[in-house]
Amino acid sequence: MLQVSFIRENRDFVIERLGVKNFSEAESKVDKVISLDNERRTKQTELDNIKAEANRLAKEIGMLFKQGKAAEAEELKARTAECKVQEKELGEQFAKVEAELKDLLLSIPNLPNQAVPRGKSAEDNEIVYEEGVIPELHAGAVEHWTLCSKYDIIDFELGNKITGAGFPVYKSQGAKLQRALINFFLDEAGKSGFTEVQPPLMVNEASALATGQLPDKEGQMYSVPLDGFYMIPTAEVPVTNIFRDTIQKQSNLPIACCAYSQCFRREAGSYGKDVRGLNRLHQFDKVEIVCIDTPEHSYEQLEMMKNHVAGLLRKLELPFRILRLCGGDMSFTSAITYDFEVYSAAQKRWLEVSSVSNFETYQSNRLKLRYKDENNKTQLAHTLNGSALALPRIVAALLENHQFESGIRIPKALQAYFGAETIF
RNA sequence: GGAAAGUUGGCAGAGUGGUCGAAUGCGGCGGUCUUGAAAACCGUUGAUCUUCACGGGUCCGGGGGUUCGAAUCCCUCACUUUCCGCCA
Repeated sequence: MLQVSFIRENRDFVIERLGVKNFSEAESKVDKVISLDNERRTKQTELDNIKAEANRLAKEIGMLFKQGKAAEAEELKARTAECKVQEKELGEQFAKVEAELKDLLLSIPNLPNQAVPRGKSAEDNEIVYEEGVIPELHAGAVEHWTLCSKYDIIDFELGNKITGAGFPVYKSQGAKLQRALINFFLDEAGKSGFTEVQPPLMVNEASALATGQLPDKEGQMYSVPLDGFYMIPTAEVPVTNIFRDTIQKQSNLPIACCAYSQCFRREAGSYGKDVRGLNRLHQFDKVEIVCIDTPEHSYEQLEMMKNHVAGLLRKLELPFRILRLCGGDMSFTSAITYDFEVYSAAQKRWLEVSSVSNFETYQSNRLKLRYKDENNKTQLAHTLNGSALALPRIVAALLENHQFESGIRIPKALQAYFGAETIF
C-alpha cells in the first residue's frame, strides 16, 4: 500500500497518477486519508500524554510503597483511575481511526510509473518490442486442442471427470514436455543468476494480504477455510513472503529468486473462446522470478528480467512481442508492467505468457520488507516479479507453431530436456 | 490426534510484579596498540510511532484480561521441541 507520509506530501501528484489508473474516487479517498491521518496523529499525541502521566504516577506509587508511605500511595491511586478512563476512551477512538485509515489505504491501488501510458483497456497497451517471424503453417494445420487429442498428450475430458474444467491431465509425451519445460526454465533462470526455491503451495492470510491478493482478489483464489489457507495463484506470493518482516543489508541486494510451482486460479468471470484448450486453466505450472532491490537499482533489475524472459522465448523459437500495459489494464499493486505475448499461429492470436512488473514500494510497505541504506537508515525496498514462464500457453504456441503434417518439432534448446526431436 | 515443556534483541541466554527496552556472552561497528593482522583493551550496537526540536508513546510469539504498575500472574490462539499414536 501507499505510504501515508507520501500521500500527505504529494496530494496532487497522487491524485493525478491514480487518474492514469482510472481510479475513480482518487480525490475523495486521498483527502480522506489525509484527514484521517491528521485525526490519528492528534489522537496519538493525546493518548501518549495520558499514558506518560499514568506511567509517571505508577512509578511514584511504587516509590511511596517502598518508603512505607501507604496512605499517600492510596491517594495517588485514586488519581490514576481518572487516567485509566480517559486512556480507555482515547485508545478506542485511536484504534477506530487507525483501522479506518488502514482499510482505506488497502483500497487504494499503486501509483503507475511515469512511463505508463494512459488508457482504459487492453486495446490501449503500447507495443514496445516485436521479435520473430510468424510461421506459415501447412494447409491442414489445426489448433492445439486438436493436436492434444491427435497425439494423445493432453486430455481435457479426463480432467473434467476427475476434477472439472480447467484441470487437464497431461499424458505420456505431454507429461514429459511439461517436465522438460519446467527444467529448462529453471536451468535458464539459474544461468541468469536466480536462486531456486521450492515454496509451499498454500499460504496463510497474512501472506496473501502482504503481496496484495487480499483483499483485492479474494474471489480469485481457492481457499481452505478449515485451516485458513489459500492455494497460491502464483509463486510470487510465497516467494515474496519469504522476505516479509525483514530488514536486509544493502550488500545482500539485489536478491533474485526463482521458483517452480503449480498455480491455482478460480478465474471467476472468464468465458468464451478465451478458455478453450490451454488458454485458461484453473491449475497450471509456472516458473516465477522474484527480485528485491533498492529504489535506485530496481529498474535495472526490471530490464534484466525482461531480457531473461525474451531470451527464453527466443530459445523456444516463438515469435513474441512486449507490451507496456496502460493504466487501465495494470494490476492493482503494480507500478509498471510489461506483458510478453507469443503468437499462436493456428488460433491466429497473441497469447499472454509472461507479465513482468515492478511494484516499487507498494508490496514492501505491506510486507515490511526493508533494507539499511549507506547511511544505516531503514528504507522500503522495491519488489519485482515476472513469469519465466507460464507453461500452458507456451505449450499451446509450441504445438501450433511447430506442427507439421505428421508431427510436432521440438525446438533445439528443448530437445535435450525432452529427449527427442519431435512428437508424433 | 493425545501428553509435556517452551517462544526474550543479529545469535546464545539471564530475568517470576515496580527504577527492565531488558544482565551477560558471542557477533557487528568505531577506536587504542601494530609495518599489517591477530590478541588484548576502550567505546558503541534493536524496531517503531509522534515532534522542527527537546521530549513522549509502543514493542519480550499474536490477541485479550488482572493490577496504581506486567517480560514476569490469568485466559486464548499460533508456532517450536520432546514423548506417544497415525502415516508418505
